Order: sequence, then C-alpha cells, then structure tokens
Amino acid sequence: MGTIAKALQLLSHFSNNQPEIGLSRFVQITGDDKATVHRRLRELRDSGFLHQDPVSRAYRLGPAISRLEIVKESSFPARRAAIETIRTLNREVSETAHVSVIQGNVGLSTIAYVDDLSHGIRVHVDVNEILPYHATASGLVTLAFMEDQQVDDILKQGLNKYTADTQTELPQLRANLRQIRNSGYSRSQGGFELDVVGIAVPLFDHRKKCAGAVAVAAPSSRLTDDVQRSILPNLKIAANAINESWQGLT
Amino acid sequence: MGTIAKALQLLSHFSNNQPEIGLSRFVQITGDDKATVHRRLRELRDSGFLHQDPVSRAYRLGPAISRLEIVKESSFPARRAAIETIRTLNREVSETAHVSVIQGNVGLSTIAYVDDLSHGIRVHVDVNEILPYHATASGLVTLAFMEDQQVDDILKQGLNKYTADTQTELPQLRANLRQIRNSGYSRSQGGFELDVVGIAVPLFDHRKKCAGAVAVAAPSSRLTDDVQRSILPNLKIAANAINESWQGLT
DNA sequence: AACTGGTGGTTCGAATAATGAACCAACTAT
DNA sequence: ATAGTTGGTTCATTATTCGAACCACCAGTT
Repeated sequence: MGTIAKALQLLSHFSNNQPEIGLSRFVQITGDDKATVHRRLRELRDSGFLHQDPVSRAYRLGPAISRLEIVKESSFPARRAAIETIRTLNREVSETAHVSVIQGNVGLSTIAYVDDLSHGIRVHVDVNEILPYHATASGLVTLAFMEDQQVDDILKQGLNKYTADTQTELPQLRANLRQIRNSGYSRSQGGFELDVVGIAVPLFDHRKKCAGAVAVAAPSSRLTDDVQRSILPNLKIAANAINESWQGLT
Repeated sequence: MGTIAKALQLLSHFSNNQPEIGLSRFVQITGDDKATVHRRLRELRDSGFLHQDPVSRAYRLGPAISRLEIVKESSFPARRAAIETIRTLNREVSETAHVSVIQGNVGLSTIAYVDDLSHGIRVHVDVNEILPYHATASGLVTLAFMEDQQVDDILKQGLNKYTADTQTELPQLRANLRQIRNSGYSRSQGGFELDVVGIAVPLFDHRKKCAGAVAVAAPSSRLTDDVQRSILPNLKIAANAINESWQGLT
C-alpha cells in the first residue's frame, strides 16, 4: 500500500460514533508513528479533506468532500436516484433499507440509506463503515454476481469472523454463493451484527457488471419467512428502478 | 507539496464540463510524467475515490466520496442547513445564490448553490471550481473578516488576473477590504467571470472566526443599485440563519 | 514547586517509496 | 505497413517518507 492509500485510509475511521478524531487517537487506531500520522493529517487538512478545530485541534471531515460530492452528483446523480427509490421501498416494507456499492476488494460502501421509523426496535447498523463481502447480505449477493477472478482475489484475503455466526468456511461459502446466484437474492443472519437479518438483491452498471446491492435489514425476531417473502418482490422492484436510472449514467 | 496533496489535487480537476478524465488528459493537465500520474490514479481508484470505467478506462469520482459525505453530513449537517436557507433566499431575490467555505489558502469551496430559474439570462458560474479570494465577492468578504496573518499569507501567493477587471493591485485591494469590513458586505464586478456581479456576506463558525460566505450572483445588467439594496437585507437574514444553525456543530 | 501523564507538534539521519525515461500492447486512421 | 493514438509497466536513480527522540503546553497529583 502506497503513501496515498495510507493517508486516505485515515478518513475511513470517521463515523457517526466518532465524528472528530485527534492526533493521539489516530496514532492509537493506526499503530503508525505519531510524526507519520501527523504529516499525513496535515496534508489532508491542507487539501481540504480534513478540517481541524482551531481550539481542540481535533480533526473532522473537511469541505473538499462536500465539493467533490456536488461535482459527482451533478454529473452522475447515482445517489439521488438511489435515495428516491429506497424511500418508497422503506414505506412499503417498513424496515431499514440501504444501497451499497462495490469499493475495490475491501467491501461495500453505503451511498444511501433510510432508517425505519415505524418500529420501536429497529436495526441500527452503522452504515458509515465498510460492509465486508462475506458477512453481509449485500456483500454475499454482490460476490455471487461478480466475476470469478475478483471473487477469488477477495476470498484470498481471508475471512474475518465478526460474530459467532459469521460464515468463514470457504467450501460452504462457495456453495452459498451458487445458491444465491440461482435464487437471485441473498440472506444473511447475524454474520456481521448479531440478531440482524439482511436480505439483498444485486445492482448492475451499464455493462451488466454487478455494481452493488439494495438491501433490507431488520431484527431477526421480526423477519419471519412470511415477512421475508413479502419483502422480496419490493426489493426486486427497487433494484430494477435503480438499475434503470443508472443505465443513463455511462 | 507532498505526494498526498499532489494525488488529491487530481480530484479537483473534475467538474461539470469534465466529469470523466482519462490518463493522457491528466498528464496533459498536470504536466507530470505518465507513470507518476498513473500510479497516483491507481491508488485513488483502489481507495474508492475514483471509479474507472471498465471499457473506456477513463476515471471519474468514486463512491468513497459519497460515503464520506454521508458521514460528514450525518454528524455535522452543515450543508443541509445551508441548502435550506439559500433556497428561500433564491425565492426571495430571484437570482443565483451559493454558500462557499474557506478551503485553506487556495480559495473558497462551494458546498451549496441554487441556480436561479426565473430569468432567461442567468449566471452560470461553474461553482464546482475553487473560487479565488481576491477576485470574487465571496472571497473578498472572507478576506475582510479573516485574521490578518492568514490574509498576509494568501496575498503573498500572488494575485491571478482572471479578467481585465480583476483587481490585482495590493494597496487598492487592502483599502477595499477595509471598506468591506466597515460595510459588512462585499461587491465584485466581473473580477472572475465577465459581466457577473456578486454580493456577499460573511459566515462565522462557533468561535466567531470567518468560515465562508453567502453570495448572490447576477448579470451586471440586471443588478442595478436599487436591486442591490433590496437584496442585501435578504442576504443578511440568510447569513444569520446559517450562522445560527452552524453554532451547534462544534 | 516538582512530578506525572496526557495532549499536539517538530527534527534529522536512515530507510523506503516515489519518480520518469524508455518500453509494451492494443486500437485507429492514413 | 506506418504513424499516432490510447492505457499501462519496468527498473535504476533520486527524492521523499519514515520514526525515535525531542520540545512545548496543559491538568491534575504529590
């Protein structure tokens, strides 16, 4: 990994739970030397990707992010399209829904989500973090529809065990992927976050290559087989809508 | 400038007019060696900041941008707040309005804008580019309310002459800044884009430090003194609203 | 007042990673 | 075939990143 990637990885440590991070905390997280981390943070700050509080000296995500997002969305409004459709999806199924896209071989990056508000108990996965391929419904379904070469590269990296239920056995996983490809959707039960069930359907880009997934997540207690069956058609409709609106963005 | 900053600068070449850029074009723009540029692009791609079209091999802004923007806005919803208020501002004054924030010493980064739709002829500045301090209304008003030390650093870098009307004489500029600080607003006539007049009012962060500006831009033909006077109060109301909503985001 | 442990930040020799001229490979048009 | 594109790679040279040790500051303890 080059210097650039290492620096950019610092940005991925920000989340809802941790919107501001100081130098020492960064050192603690990354394990790198303080001087090194500091130099990287300074360059990110000077480029506008971080904003440093003048008083507390802590860092948070900077204005350059917003600016680039505007450029991105005004030329390829992928996110806007996704948000619209998962809003209606959420209204129909009354559960948390999100759209995530492939981000290299590390996992899926969530670009839109709608938290369910109708239930008292609801899933609160922090979608601001990268979703691993092998432990989430979205990840599994993208793996299933991905090119074999890339699947091999990803599985070669090793399978992190997030919970007791995370599937880390390669043969079973490969069988699971075949089954997912046949059925057209994936289901994951507590592999990433305990008691959370996810159902996901693949998304494709303009060249029919798998680009990501739409998923619904819910507490396992609420997601009976019947409910699941009722959600699936809605998921597929949402996926079609997003696929269609993404075709124009070549 | 370090390697990280050089790589990140590649991202700033994307704009509405140029949403996709290939390797050769990047080499042409930057003047760096092809191998160097390619390595930087690859790292940005692998980190998710660029997406490479599998067919055309051209690069465009990637999903990591959207992800970070979500994290940023869900912890510090600065942009959302800004968008709301400039929408009403736009309805009231019927001209293009935008909010830009300080991005280091290079200029201002626009984080929200509303294009005016009521007039046939309207300003179309590409707000996706960095606004220079000395040549725009937003830039001038932030300079006027910025700390002297930083002002000196910025003016030291030299003043680019964008149009025949760009003010590049230091003494006049400094006098102009004093006058702006007294009046509380700035006005710029065709200094960055010909025939465009801008009026801007400063924004402050939680420590009362100048953080950016709200501005209205219009064709000079339409912006008579009377119209200008009528716009000012609306601008100040908008600035107050944004300032207030930003206070909580320390 | 000195000590302790916590911030953020800097220095400079040593180690490492970025650099760029030359080179492929594929495609298009002449 | 030739010449001019495109994107991408190699490898010896060079310049940059790296990191142990350092400073300055602040808050609470002894």
